[in-house]
Amino acid sequence: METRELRYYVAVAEELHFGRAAERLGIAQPPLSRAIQRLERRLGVTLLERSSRAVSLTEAGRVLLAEGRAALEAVEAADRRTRRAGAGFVLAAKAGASGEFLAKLLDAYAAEPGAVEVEVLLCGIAEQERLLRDGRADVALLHLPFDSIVGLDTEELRTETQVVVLPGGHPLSTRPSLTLAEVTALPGLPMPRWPGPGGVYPPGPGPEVHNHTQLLQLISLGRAAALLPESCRAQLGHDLVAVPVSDAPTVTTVIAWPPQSRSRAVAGLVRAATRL
Amino acid sequence: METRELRYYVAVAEELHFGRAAERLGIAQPPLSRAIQRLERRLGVTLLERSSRAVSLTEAGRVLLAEGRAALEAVEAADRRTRRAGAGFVLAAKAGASGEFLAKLLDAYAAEPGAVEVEVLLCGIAEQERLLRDGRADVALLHLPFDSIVGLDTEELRTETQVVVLPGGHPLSTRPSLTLAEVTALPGLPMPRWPGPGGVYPPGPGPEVHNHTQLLQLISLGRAAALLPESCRAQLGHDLVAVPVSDAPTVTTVIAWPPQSRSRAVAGLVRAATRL
DNA sequence: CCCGACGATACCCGCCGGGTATCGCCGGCC
DNA sequence: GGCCGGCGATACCCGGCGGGTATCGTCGGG
Repeated sequence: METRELRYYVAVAEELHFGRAAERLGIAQPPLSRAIQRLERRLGVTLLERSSRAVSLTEAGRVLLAEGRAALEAVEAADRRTRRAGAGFVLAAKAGASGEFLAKLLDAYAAEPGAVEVEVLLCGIAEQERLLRDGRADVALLHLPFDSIVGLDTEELRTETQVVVLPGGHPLSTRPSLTLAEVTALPGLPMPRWPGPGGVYPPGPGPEVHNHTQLLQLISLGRAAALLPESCRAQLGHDLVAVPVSDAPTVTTVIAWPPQSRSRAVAGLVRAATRL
Repeated sequence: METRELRYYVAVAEELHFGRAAERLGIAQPPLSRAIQRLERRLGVTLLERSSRAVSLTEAGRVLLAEGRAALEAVEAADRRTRRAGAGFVLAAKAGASGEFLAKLLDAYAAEPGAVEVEVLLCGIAEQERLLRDGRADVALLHLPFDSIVGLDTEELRTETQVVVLPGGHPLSTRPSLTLAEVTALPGLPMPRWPGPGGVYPPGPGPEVHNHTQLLQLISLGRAAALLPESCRAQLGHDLVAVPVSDAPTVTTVIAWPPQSRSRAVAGLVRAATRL
């Protein structure tokens, strides 16, 4: 199976329409039809059910869509990582999270013998897994239990407690400590929803957020409150207050990388990180 | 990057010899040289250092070898899993391990509504990870802490203590219990060596084994002793004795599957397994 | 009942993957 | 030191496959 065939199939399976898929791929429709037919013939299974009005996936088609996407990501990762081989590597971190910690980590690594250039890729929440899988990043800082580490090698770096961030004048903002029960039931201050694995938002009340700036601004505006690791205190303006939450689960920062890419450079960064 | 190019490159990078690589690929040498040149040109990096006597990998070449192997495995997995879509799935288990447990699991799954055919692939030790990665298996029974679960989704099934298996007449075979210290220092009965992740054997004394039959026979012959999960008792002949080891680490059986293949069938098996 | 949307088919062209023959380079051996 | 042999690169040729345009066959809907 060639990657071109996979790309073609994934396009058709996503669009469920040969014409649109061909347009997306920048080719005409007939060669696309032929390519899919040949793919089906070679695999010995039917992938798509075509009526003259609609296209739908068979069971085999669903399997190939999932597996094919993963395979294409692996190929893209090989491509990107090879292109930048030797020219340093890319570290993905959530914009706004672990700011100080990240600075210390980069300093520590820079002091290592043989350190190469590190490009820091600040991304939204829940994007890191995909960045690592498709090769746009080589190593990432993740936070348990929020991020999924399935499919990655990891090393734990530090664990911290959580605080609730409230607008300055809020009645509870002067309390020395709160409980989860008090925090989740705040009248008029819903907890925002973060994207889960795959980038989909869970249903429920509360605004959808995808980065920290956005979140902090919503809190300033008095439209949300949020549970965050205590290290976020360093970034809070004077109009926000952090109150410890005694029974909130702890957050663990981990450094993660794809298991097959044991490059010298990434190993050095991991070593520097675990020594912090 | 097309998979054919990746296959070609991996062959050359492994052989470090264009002629032999071409032979292995079943093509002539000139087209192979051209393909690698074109790959290097398109990637914009040199992968191989050629002198007229030897071929060696550059840093980029090492990266592409590792990433390319992973990508090829993902493509092969997509191929195999698509071909057998709908026709059941494959469960990989170590030959000789978890015998009874496996039988119960298969029975429980067969009773599920919508159960499909399960092919059981009995393999050697440390082969399962690769079987899952390249698509020859869809789901596997692994044993912590021996097997690596990096890159897999898992669910814990049961935890058991370990026993030491000794030849029948051995002086220690009548003891009610032993300690790790006593077991590792058995005179004349070395612990065998198992392949670690990647199928390589750690250095040291003791015979190399890669399946349970072989191991049990070695013990019968009085040439080895082994630490095994207590459930192995069911398979011991009368010439072998199992003695509990009080301070040995416990073994956890887990069911594992590649994260992207959340097929209905595998989900059913996992559900049946966790209910056991 | 006809139209229009959509996938399949027919047919053509140019490039690329593969083959054979040969070159150029270099290390080793007589 | 010159010849040989091993090895990758180059030159050149062919066939098939990827891609394009034109058109057909089949439905569902107005």
